[in-house]
Amino acid sequence: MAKVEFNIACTLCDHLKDSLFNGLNPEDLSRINNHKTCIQYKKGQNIFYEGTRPTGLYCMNGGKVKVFKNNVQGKEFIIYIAKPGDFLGYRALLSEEFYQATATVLEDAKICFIPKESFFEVLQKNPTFMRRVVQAVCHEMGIMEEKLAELAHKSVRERLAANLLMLKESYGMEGEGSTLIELALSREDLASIVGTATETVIRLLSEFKADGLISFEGKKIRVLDARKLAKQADLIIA
Amino acid sequence: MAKVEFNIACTLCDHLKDSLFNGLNPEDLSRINNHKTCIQYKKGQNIFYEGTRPTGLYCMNGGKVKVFKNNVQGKEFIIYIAKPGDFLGYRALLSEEFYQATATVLEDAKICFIPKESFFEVLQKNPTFMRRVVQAVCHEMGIMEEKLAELAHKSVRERLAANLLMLKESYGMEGEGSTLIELALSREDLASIVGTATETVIRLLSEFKADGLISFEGKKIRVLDARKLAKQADLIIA
DNA sequence: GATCAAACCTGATAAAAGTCATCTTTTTCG
DNA sequence: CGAAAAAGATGACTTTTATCAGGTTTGATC
Repeated sequence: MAKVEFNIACTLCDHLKDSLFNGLNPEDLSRINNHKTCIQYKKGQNIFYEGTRPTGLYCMNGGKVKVFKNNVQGKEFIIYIAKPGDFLGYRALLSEEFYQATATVLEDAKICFIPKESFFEVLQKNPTFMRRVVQAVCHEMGIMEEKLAELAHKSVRERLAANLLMLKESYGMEGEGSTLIELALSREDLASIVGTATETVIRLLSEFKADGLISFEGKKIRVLDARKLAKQADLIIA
Repeated sequence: MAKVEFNIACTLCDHLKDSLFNGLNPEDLSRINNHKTCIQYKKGQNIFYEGTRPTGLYCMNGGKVKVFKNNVQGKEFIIYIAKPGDFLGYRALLSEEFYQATATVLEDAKICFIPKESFFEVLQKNPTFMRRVVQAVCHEMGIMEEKLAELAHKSVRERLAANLLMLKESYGMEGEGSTLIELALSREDLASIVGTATETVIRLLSEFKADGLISFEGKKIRVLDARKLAKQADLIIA
């Protein structure tokens, strides 16, 4: 598949406001802008592979990307799903290690690549930006600690409910008394997020649907009763 | 319990070489040194609590500390165990959030407290140090990603074996053909590391012992056959 | 629009691991 | 030292969840 380039100035990017580049001084932003390469990816294409060396930073301009690890038996675990405004692959870049995960496009995506050198240059000469990156990374780490504890002690049912609520927060489109999760996930991907078998997800989703907690809209899930879902996730005691 | 203070110059600290402060210029190190307070803690004492606001950074000079989260039912999940040279509580400090975990002394500890202001001052005016901190944080994050995937798809047996090997790496004291894990962990704590029930850990440890993979030395575990343990952890296919 | 593949779904079964109850051993502390 | 508490161990039982095997539906492609 040929790489399809596109171009958009960072200053004009719709997602600048959601990004860590927001607030960067014009000079630094233009440095990033002048060195970036923007590429359109189709669903299923890979952005980077586990075990390879990062050469720069990816900044999402459109679409959705899953970042996952494969275990020995080939089962996926999805670490996170990137949406417009998110950085991709910064962990390995900043720790100067190989990628520990693979990134694959879930929904057709537009992604800008910023070479390592340009990114590090801005990082180095701009302590405020560096500080913001550190803050974001550490925040992200807190989320992972939360996930670890959840994975260790919650049942699959609780985890599925909790993850649906999380997806609702990140990708939710508010409707009247309900929220559509704007993310077309296969049952298999959802299982890889929750850390369980596909069949188990299917069964539990049917139950949640039967209980009126969710409904299906094409490939997407609508959260009908977030409160009951939170109860299933054991986030509310009552 | 009264706080017992002690004092040791950072420059003379045995663990400086293992610490992120290693390589700091004399001026910055003395700034840290002049503002720190060093306290001796007894086993069972808490260093900080989940839900409170960090006011500085802890730097381990002696002993062992567990950092854990409690779930709704009161079950612990141990995120990591800090040893001399390690920083403690930096995540919440750097992300400017509340602590998401509690730190409790496992083995009598000596810990230095560096006030937020002093730490941030050095961080701000020393890009190289900042860079090293970022690198360390991102490396730590990689370990957590690994743990997430492990927790999601490995059996308790595999996880126990993998964690024993990990503990061996971090706290191992090499003997002749075997390694003693220099960390007196209760079965309950080990269960909180692996993310399982205490009884399950007890049963599996007995099995490992019966199979000649490990032996018990007081409260400590000796790894007799790391290779077979790795096989149990599903790290080696053969 | 027929064909093939992928995704989705359902039921049966088995394995893994949690829970509970009880008992023994070790540790702590007055 | 001796009592009480904590930690460790074991067995019986139950629940959860994975796995396997067989279906149907959906969607893409020629």
